[in-house]
Amino acid sequence: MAHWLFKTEPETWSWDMQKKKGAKGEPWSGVRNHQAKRNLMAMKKGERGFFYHSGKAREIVGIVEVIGEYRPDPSDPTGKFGLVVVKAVGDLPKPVTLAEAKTDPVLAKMTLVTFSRLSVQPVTDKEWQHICKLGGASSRA
DNA sequence: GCCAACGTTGGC
DNA sequence: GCCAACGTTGGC
Repeated sequence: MAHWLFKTEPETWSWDMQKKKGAKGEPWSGVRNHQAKRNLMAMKKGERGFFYHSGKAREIVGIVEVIGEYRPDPSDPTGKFGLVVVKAVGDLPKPVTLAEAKTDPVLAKMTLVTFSRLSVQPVTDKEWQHICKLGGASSRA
């Protein structure tokens, strides 16, 4: 099962806001980058991803699950881009920071470090397990 | 607040 | 189809 990472400015869409949506989840809209779009299209229902705060916080704060697969994004006037629906499934009791990832040999090569501008990224199994462990979360699914 | 990296746009 | 100019993102 593939894993992912969703990047967001907490001022725009924060982990708290995502959690308040509960089991209903929220469409991950506004992606306007083709590589990010490809990642969205590859997502399957039930797959999980990290929730990352960019900007001031710069840390992975939680885990989300894909509950709705790729569909057109109504907020895109060109109709080229789409979205998936994600719901919060749990906190990372101990958030993993970008600074930490940079100095960690297992995480130093992850997309978050090497290509920070990509807003929706793949995460390898190895990285997934490692971050879950560092963050004090279960790595299930 | 600055700057590097990247994507997009538009003139030719 | 190329490339310079510009806008945006995001780390520092």
